[in-house]
Amino acid sequence: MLQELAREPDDVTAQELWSRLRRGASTTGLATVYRTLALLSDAGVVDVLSHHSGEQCYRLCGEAHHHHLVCERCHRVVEVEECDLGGWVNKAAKRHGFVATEHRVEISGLCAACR
Amino acid sequence: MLQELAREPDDVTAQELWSRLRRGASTTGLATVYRTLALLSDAGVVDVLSHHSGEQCYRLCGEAHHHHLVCERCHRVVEVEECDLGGWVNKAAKRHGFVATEHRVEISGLCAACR
DNA sequence: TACGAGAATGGTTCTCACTATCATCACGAG
DNA sequence: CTCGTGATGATAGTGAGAACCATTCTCGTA
Repeated sequence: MLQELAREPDDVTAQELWSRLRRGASTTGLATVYRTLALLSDAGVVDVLSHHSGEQCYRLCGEAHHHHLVCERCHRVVEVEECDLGGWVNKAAKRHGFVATEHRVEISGLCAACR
Repeated sequence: MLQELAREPDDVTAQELWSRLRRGASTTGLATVYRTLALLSDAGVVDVLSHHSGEQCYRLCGEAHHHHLVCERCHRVVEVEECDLGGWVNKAAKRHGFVATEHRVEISGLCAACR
């Protein structure tokens, strides 16, 4: 399953991943795909993106803190490792009486190929 | 419908909004709620948050560019008007050959009451 | 090797958010 | 008044994801 995930550079839906596995030699059930994805997501090995409303996309990602850059046209996804937003986030949170514990940034735009 | 939306300081699901309307004197259909929410969302009057996986939340928001601060415990939502991330976003995008057209930031944490 | 408890798996069914469809209704022009 | 057009609400349909359960795998013990 991790092999199949690694074969996809961008993000996949659970259903898509499942049918790819079935097209291969695997007999994995859909339930197991969902269970495993949930496990991997808890473990921080895969990221869950919900940009397609109604369906979630999964992506094998580095475990370090990072954000995502998504191409509007071809849906290519790139990790942005450099995040020095901590200061800004904390300040913005503090200004409204919050204590920030997490932040997610999603940048959409056009990739080099689609530009 | 806008009245009912304005009555909710945080975010509501379409289903929740519909049942509130029906509990009142309205005879609005569920389809119309979805239709209207889609319209308002296109017009930029309401924001769509997808932090509850499987269901989308809607919120009456200012039309200016802003981000959201969500309380992990009580789900209170606050708008963050101040966003000077444009520079960082463009730089990060450029570094990966992208042209950024939009960015969304969601900060989760604990609000003053839940802290 | 044989056995058995408990965990993992896969098939199936179920739920429910959301969409499509369609008959009906309101309204405005002629 | 009448026809047409666009909006509305009820209902059925769709599809992602979760719940359930029987079966299979794993592994320690005898």
